[in-house]
Amino acid sequence: MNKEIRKTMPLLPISIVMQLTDLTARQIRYYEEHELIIPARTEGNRRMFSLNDVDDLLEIKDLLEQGINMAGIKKVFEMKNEPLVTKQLKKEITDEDLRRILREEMRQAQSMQKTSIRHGDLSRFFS
DNA sequence: CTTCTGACA
DNA sequence: TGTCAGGA
Repeated sequence: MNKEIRKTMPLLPISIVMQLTDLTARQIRYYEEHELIIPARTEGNRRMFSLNDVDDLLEIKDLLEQGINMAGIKKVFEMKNEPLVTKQLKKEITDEDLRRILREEMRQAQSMQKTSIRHGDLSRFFS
């Protein structure tokens, strides 16, 4: 599909993506380190983002505003791919099931954030 | 001038 | 996360 190649075609420099997503360059680069996005590079090592990268970032931004951390976001992104493949192979999973699974993952992501915070507090006593 | 990586007074 | 350095 030419449709896909367009969405994945690297065109945008980080400055544009910053305006489109309201994220700082620091954040965008940070998410790339965590492989939440994988922008292409120019000969000069400049990042070139595709339209898909942009809405992945918008989704990350959404999740972040909901208080979910990297670990949680990674899980949500995994869910975004695996179930799709699984669904094509086993045509038994219904949309409702997917929604249920997604909700469950969201719940776990939320709790993970809390434990992370607790861990951070406890680590102070060991420093 | 814009972006990149690494580092942290 | 912000921000600065030093280089491309």
